[in-house]
Amino acid sequence: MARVGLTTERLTRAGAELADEVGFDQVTVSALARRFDVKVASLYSHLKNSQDLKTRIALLALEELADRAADALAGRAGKDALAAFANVYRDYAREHPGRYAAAQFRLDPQTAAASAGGRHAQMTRAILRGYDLTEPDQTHAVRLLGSVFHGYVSLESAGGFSHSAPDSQESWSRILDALDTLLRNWPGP
Amino acid sequence: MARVGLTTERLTRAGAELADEVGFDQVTVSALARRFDVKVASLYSHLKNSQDLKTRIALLALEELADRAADALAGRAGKDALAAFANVYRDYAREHPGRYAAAQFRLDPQTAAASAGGRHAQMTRAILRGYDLTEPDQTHAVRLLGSVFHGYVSLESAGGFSHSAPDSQESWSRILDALDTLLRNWPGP
DNA sequence: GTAATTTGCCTAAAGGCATTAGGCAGCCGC
DNA sequence: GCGGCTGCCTAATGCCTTTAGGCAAATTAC
Repeated sequence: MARVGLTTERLTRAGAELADEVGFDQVTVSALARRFDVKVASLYSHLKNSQDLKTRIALLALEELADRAADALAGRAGKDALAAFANVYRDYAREHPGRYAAAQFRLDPQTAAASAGGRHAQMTRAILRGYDLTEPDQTHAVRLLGSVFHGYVSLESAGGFSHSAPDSQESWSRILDALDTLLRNWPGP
Repeated sequence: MARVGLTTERLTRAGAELADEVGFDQVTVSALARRFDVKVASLYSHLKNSQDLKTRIALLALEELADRAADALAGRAGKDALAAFANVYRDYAREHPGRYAAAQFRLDPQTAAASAGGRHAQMTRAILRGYDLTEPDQTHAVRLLGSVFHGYVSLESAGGFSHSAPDSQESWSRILDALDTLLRNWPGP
């Protein structure tokens, strides 16, 4: 019985690819075993269970996303940073729909705390350094930005903005303009 | 063999309740059969298959949501309308998390076109009548509002804003203020 | 009021995914 | 080259989906 060289690492990466190909919720231990041409039970030496697999894919996606965002943010500030950051999310979701869906996977608090989720929040806050916001407005703005980015990307990927004018790209640009304006003129209480 | 009186209607409604109790993706033909104390196969006279069930729950949720929104909008304009509309989404998602998740279920284009989805878009546009926007800015704004509402509600229900100050309710109010400000000062190209 | 028909729920069966237990063979250190 | 660890296997169970075919209850027809 030839040994294929399964590892948790390789399984996670393959799982992420699988997610991009067939959708995150179609990612299954069985499908993954098929992809390695190996019996299903063999995976259970490397994965606790199906949820473990999904969690690992989610963590991978969060890391990748955070890395890309950190890259994009380097050397930028203000609207430039805002747009770069936003585009990272949108582009990632378009390139890797399955991974993006994975990044939304509900993690238990323990795992979430140890994930790259914190980096995302930190980076969003960093963007706001280019604007003149103090607490608690900064937190409100962080939540707004998170909502817009996630909301837009998820509606877009659900096909919400296709087949209707104007172009989604156009709306995206104008929405980033609008957010920039809003952050520069954040209304007081 | 006593007849229980299954109908597609009743199954759909029970499915929606089940979704709220255990989560939309835990809604299963088997669980529904259990709830009616009936054998699984019996449901297949009333439902084409599992996806059919989920689609029906999704359509139900979209209708309910549109009805509530229409109610909330009646007699309101401007920021008042904006806030009322937004609160409908947020409250619905909190009251009926399973149904709200169902409303996000990906429908095939045919079904989507026949759904209450169009009413939602129309109502969002109606809100913007209280602001001074013309095409294509109106469409950009519709997309922004959809993104914020959906994004915020979905992040909030994923637990994103709990366990951290300030209160989510506070952020929500301030974000609605900010959107109102933005719509009244929408930046030109 | 009963016969005929429709139809609702059933039993049976096959196929898929998740998960666990226990076995054998390949690779490692010696 | 021998013993042990570890990786992948077979086997088995349980739950979910879906289809085919049957019987009895409700409905209609007389």
